[in-house]
Amino acid sequence: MNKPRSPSPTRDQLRNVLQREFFDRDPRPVSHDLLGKILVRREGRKLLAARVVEVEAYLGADDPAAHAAAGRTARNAVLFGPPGYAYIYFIYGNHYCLNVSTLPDGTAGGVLFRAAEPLAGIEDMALLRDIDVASTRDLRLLTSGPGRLAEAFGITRERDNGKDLTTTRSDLWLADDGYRPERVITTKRVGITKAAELPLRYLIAGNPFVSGPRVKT
DNA sequence: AAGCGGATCGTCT
DNA sequence: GACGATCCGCTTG
Repeated sequence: MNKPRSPSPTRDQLRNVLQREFFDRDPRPVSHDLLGKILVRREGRKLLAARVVEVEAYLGADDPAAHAAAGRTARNAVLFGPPGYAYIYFIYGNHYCLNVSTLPDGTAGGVLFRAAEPLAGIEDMALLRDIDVASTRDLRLLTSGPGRLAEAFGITRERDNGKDLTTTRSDLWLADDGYRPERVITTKRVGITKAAELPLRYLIAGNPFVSGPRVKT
């Protein structure tokens, strides 16, 4: 089940990167507008691509759940830097998670990528995830969930933290192929204990690649 | 279908 | 020394 359902982007569209100004805003509108955009990874000559269907906004000092809440440290420095850069953290001894910095240099904020719909390079994602995609036939196992998404794109802190996501000169960026989701929903964020009630999780209504329990539509 | 616990380690107290 | 922006497998219903 779950073959790609949204439009297939052209190679040119995969290179139509989101500019830095896109990220130079509050993480909440950035989160909303990131839904439907495409995460692209260059692996040698190939491109991996997946449409973003679920994200979470993390604010600054006034958001107890944010890594930036306790101030700047060596780990979270990217969140305090200029917008449009990759912040990668390692969690639970097992998983990497991808964020993009928002707001201008000196002001912390970011967006966590939680799930995406595979569009291109699916076989390579399955290899990176160590999954036999032919036998499972469920593409959600590739990129539904922040740890899975990072693994499917070969994302690690060592390789990608601090990388500029607004240029194809990087091997990781965000592209706009003109697709716009029909309906966006906000819910509580997942997997946190502090400020757990804030509606800062954004998802595309009805999209099967959204992680976690099904949301009413 | 939903709930539980183990794995595993970087980061900060 | 404790904990976490998670995933997976196992158990129960």
